[in-house]
Amino acid sequence: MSETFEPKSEFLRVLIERGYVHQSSDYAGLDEKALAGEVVAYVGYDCTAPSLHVGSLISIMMLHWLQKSGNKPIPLMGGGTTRVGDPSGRDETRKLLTPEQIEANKEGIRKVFSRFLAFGDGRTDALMIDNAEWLTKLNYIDFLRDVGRHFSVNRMLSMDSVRMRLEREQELSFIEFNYMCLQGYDYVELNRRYGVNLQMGGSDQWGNIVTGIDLGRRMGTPQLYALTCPLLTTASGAKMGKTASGAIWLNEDQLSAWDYWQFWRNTEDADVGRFLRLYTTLPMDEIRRLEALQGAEINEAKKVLATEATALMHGRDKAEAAAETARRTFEEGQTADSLPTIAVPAAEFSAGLGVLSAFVRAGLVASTGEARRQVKGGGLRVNDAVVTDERAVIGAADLNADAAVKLSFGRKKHVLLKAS
RNA sequence: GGGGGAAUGUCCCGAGCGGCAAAGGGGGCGGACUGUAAAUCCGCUGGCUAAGCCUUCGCAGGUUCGAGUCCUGCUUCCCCCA
Repeated sequence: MSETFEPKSEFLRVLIERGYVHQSSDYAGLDEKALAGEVVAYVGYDCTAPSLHVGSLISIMMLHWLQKSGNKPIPLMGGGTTRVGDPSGRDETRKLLTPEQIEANKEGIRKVFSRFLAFGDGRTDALMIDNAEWLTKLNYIDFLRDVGRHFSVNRMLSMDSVRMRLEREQELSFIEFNYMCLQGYDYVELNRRYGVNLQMGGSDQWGNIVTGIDLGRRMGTPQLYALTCPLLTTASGAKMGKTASGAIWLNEDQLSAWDYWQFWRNTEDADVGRFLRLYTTLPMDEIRRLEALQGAEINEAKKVLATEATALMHGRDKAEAAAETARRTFEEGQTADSLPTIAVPAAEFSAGLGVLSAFVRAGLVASTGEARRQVKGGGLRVNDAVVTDERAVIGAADLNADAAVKLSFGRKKHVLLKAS
């Protein structure tokens, strides 16, 4: 669909070329607006966690490119909608968050955007809006009279998300049925208040976005547009950003720059090109060169990906530092003093610290039981020597010149215990 | 309103004659092989002061030497009839 379309605007050209585009309601119309620098676009974010994770990153990048090409981006905080709770995940009798929790989450989330967008009062400066601004004031009767009458249930029933549920005879709660009305209303309200004329989001949001456009037409807004991005999975089919050790959070207090760098460094071969396009701002010819690398050489491309992606999120300094720590740790096998470090009183070393509890202390394993099992599987190392005896003791003799011991869990996770 | 079913190891799915730390998957983690990749193979996947002890099968009681399993009440969810 988008392949046949030749965009004139920088905005659409970049987005299509880099793989952000899944579907649009009107490529040509949107292209005109973007060419004139008249696009004001928003993406909505729920405030269900204290930080966004990499799953949201693709849409943040879309806002970034939008602004770069001379248009205005608006990240919308779902302060109002989160109070209702998006039931999309279903079955998970989602407990409702308190307004205080939502407020705290919102603070955490908004920090991220300043790294990708320039805020201010200028024409293309980004605005941070919260839909609580209008949603919490809604009155049910008024809402039904002013907005509800424009929704066609016939049409809503024909939407994919709804129809699938009905055909499979799965539960579809009234509140869920209404969620798209609220989101549609957001779009109209954003248009009236801030001149928003484009909503972007994941392809699963298509129905909700189009509902908003439709509502706008009935309520007399100018023409609104939709643009969705593909829902990302890794080449082996895993959901983007969810790992066992938890989600890949964007905020540094949830996930360190080092771990963030490692996440990108461990990208599967097949994903490297795609990720370079989506998650870095490197020029396209550089990306084409990097993704053409074969075999082990593709590791070079992965390092670039990791450093560039981390630099966008946490700053170039921290990205370079992580790259350097990784180089020393993995390529030279030395102990880089910039590895995560935990302080332990010197007295404990002289008294002798049990290996099992040392690994628990370092946060590498969850319990001594797990440490015990890992010893059996040969997964623990102290100063690069495999631990074979679970009763071994770490003493002052194991400290290096810097008064630290290196504990390793598997090939990739290392922590320094430093005497203090 | 009436009738019938379901809830299991805090990641998910899911078996479980009254002796159970509880089958089997998936996912995850570790090992081997590699390139900090993928694929493949192997191991692990309640806690602890560890030949023992403690805590787990929706919640609260009860029967029993002994309860995930039987009984009673409650909660939540699903299905059918009205």
